[in-house]
Amino acid sequence: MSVVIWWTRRDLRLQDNEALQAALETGGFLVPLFILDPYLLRGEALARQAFLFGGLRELDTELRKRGSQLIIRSGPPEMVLNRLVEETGAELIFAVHDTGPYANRRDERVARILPLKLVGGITVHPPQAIRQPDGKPYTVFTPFSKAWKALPIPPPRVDLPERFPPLPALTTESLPEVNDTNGLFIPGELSARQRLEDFLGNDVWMYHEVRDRLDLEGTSKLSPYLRFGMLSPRLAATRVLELSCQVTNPVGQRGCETWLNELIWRDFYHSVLFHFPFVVDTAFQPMMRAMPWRHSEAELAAWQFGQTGYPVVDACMRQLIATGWMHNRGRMIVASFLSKDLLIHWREGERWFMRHLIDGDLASNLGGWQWTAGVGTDAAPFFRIFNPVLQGKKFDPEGVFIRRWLPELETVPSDYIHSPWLMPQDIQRKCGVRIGVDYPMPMIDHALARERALRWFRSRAEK
DNA sequence: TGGAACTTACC
DNA sequence: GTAAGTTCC
Repeated sequence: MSVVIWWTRRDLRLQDNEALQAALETGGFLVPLFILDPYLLRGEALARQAFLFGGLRELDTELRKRGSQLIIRSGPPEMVLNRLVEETGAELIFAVHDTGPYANRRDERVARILPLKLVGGITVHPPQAIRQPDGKPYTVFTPFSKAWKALPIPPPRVDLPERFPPLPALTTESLPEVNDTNGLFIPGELSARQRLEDFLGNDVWMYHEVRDRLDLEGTSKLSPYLRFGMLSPRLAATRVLELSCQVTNPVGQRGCETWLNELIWRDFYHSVLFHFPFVVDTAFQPMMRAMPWRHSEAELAAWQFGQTGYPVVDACMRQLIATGWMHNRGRMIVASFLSKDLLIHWREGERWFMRHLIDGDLASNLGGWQWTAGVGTDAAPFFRIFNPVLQGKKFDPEGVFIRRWLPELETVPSDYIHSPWLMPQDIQRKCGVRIGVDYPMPMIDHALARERALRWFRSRAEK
């Protein structure tokens, strides 16, 4: 009987998994493999690593229930695979096609020496499948999404054999111990599908209305699962499309459409990364590559640790450090503050996000940061500058979210919660919060910062 | 997926 | 005086 390897990377699930399906269809011995790649684990993204390792444990459990097991090996992938092929005599290696430049170089190296078969993709539609009529990839979201919607989505494969083919006797390594910092996300395919069903059963109905609210639980919180493929994006898209066909009320309909759009944004940024891998190193817009971004360790640190003096910015940044997650609206607000108010290079923010986010995904993170900084695809005009006070008032009207993450502002009246520096002395005394002592003064005047950013970007755009 | 400044409609 | 719409950055 032949042996095949299912090399799982960003597809940590059994259901609707094209690589696993293809491997199973060969009918041979199946070796489910995950490689601890020292290059990918070199960073400090401990929350994300903890989530990954949790997901691997769950995948192993699920495989064992079916008479198989996840084999863990560490080392450079081509060496690990080469050795495993020698050990097992495997004839084929199946893996899901990735979009990042490192992943693609790695897979090319492997394919040169071993029979690697890449199938499917980590998006709903693979980036190769969506192109303009002239064959060029899209660089603007709206036409991309039109082309995306015109493509039929192959039905998800949720049929799984109860027993998997037997596994040859192999050694496996144990996973490194990483402190799991929080229980916000329970790793694994089962939690992912549970969360999807919960979301589609409740919150998606109000998604369009509530998703921007920082103080409410209106978002799907599925991003960490999509990041590691614990949830099949194709399954998610199919389910929400089915649902939107059944929904009759316009609000629910709108919610489904808006959430589907978020899945399309994810596909879009993966497509951008796949077709323009240089966005890892530099701005998509050539004109924006030589910007004289400001350098300030102190200002960067104030932003990183939530000490800017703008409550909505600080609350978001502290939520990120404490939980490894940040609301999407918050990501835009803090990204605008770093790149527009402080004029600090978007890359600093992009790195900080990658270091802390459980859902940290290269494609989406680069896309989001370059969009906010106004240097990416999708002509994001440089004058789009978020006002942290207005954004706070609009999306956290009573300051509930702010008080949750900034306990030092707990007693500040709602009238001043978004701009506490305006609190008169007698009110500061009354609520026991001294601005400039218990909570910082704003590190910069937003109105002045806005004017500075407009001048700065305008002069660049004219050149 | 912004918002400031300005105009207009209406009370 | 203010909500709603428009223009410009």
